[in-house]
Amino acid sequence: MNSTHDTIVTRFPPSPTGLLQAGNVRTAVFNYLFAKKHGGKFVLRIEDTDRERSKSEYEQNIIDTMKWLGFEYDEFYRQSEHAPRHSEVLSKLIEQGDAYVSQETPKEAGQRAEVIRFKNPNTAVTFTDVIRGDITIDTTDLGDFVIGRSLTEPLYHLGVTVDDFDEGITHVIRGEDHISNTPRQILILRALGAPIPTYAHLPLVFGTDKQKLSKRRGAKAITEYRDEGYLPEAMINYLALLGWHPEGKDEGEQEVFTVPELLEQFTLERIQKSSGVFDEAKLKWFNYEHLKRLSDEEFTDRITTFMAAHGQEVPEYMPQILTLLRERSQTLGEARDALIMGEFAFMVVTPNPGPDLLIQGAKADAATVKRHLEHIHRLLESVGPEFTDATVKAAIFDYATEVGRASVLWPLRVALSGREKSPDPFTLAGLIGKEHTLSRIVAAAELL
RNA sequence: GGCCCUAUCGUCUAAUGGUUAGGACAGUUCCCUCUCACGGAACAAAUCGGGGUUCGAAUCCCCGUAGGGUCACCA
Repeated sequence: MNSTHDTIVTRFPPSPTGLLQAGNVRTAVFNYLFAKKHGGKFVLRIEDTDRERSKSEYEQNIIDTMKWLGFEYDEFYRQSEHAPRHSEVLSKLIEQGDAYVSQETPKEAGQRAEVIRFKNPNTAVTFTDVIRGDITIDTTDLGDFVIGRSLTEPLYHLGVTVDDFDEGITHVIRGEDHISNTPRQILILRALGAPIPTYAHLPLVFGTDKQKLSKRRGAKAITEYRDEGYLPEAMINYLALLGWHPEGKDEGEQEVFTVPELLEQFTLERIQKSSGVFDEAKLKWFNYEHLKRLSDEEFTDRITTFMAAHGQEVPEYMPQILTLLRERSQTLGEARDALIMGEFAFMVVTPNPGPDLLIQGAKADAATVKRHLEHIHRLLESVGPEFTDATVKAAIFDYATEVGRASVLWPLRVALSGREKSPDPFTLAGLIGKEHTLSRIVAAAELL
């Protein structure tokens, strides 16, 4: 048994300089899963030491995203609030002789004439990456890198390092783009006498252009998916499987996982080494799968909340068309669109189809269609009080088959729905009832 | 360019030296059907190249090649 006595502590440290996108969030997913799987702590740290680029709206976006995903963090830090501690460490490193104040000739506007550089011992640093194995990088060509603009303005490497140490981070799970930063951070950690955490460098998430996902190249904010009606559980599921996969079984292996199931199966060792492309089509499929698994009550709850967030209300007839709606929507946004764009307007609005539409798919002339409509009107009049899709079908299907289904069912369906595309006429009739069904057939016949 | 990482269907992936290289998404076709959607079935589609090691390599080693990352007083 790998019984580590220390509690596992992971962290997700985004900088509030842009909206969170899939790449960032997948890092959060892995950090969250790993920490929670082992009963450890998940720390959210806002890396806002760059005062120029950090914006509070982006910090809010980070918090909103975590909330939507249901990722509760055990600790929350804002790096800028650790400024005194960072200054203290900077001074200490200078005292120790591990850093020094360097006189510079500014090359760009805004650069300081005096910065703090780390005194690079110029050695090869080797660390073990859980995903990739041992990685050795010679730090000589890194030179004495800058760790502070001044005593009170720490830079990235100093900030992460000190904070990881102070917060007791045991596992640093981050993007592959940080591999080259790792030796520098290990050097600082050593100078501090701090323990070296376990590293796991994730493969990157690419866009369809096979380049690292970035806002600049059109990566969508994760909150946009929320606003389009994706489910957080689908997003987590998809992201978890982008670069990770449970041990393979032969046939029909599972792909749809709930968070508890992911927690059960997740291991850092099975994370992929190579980068993956973010595929919205597959995300959508996961969303549909998770949507299907919701009970009618839950679904109703979600769509109601979703629409309310957009200032909309679900129509009162929704319970009657729920099954129809659910099989026709892959996202809550699509369901919402169907509800407000008129696809189900036949429930309450008398349709007004044009004569052309009435015979468009009937493969018959107007006179024939009119005759059929009049005939099924008579057939339906004799259907008893039990007016359902089944009894309606029983009443007219034989006739329709006899004279050609298209010439009967198409016009009937259009008469009831007013639309080129809609559910089948039996379902429609059952939904709106005998009275409306008959009157709409009469109205349609009169148009021909 | 230096350094580092990586390489299985279009995409996400399975396989831990022995399989007709499996699954999923997307695609195509068919069935169900008056339309749309749902559902069902089928088809197509891959081990980057070259050398080794081995009875046997997608798997291990080497060399290429390709892609990516990184080389800030951003994080």
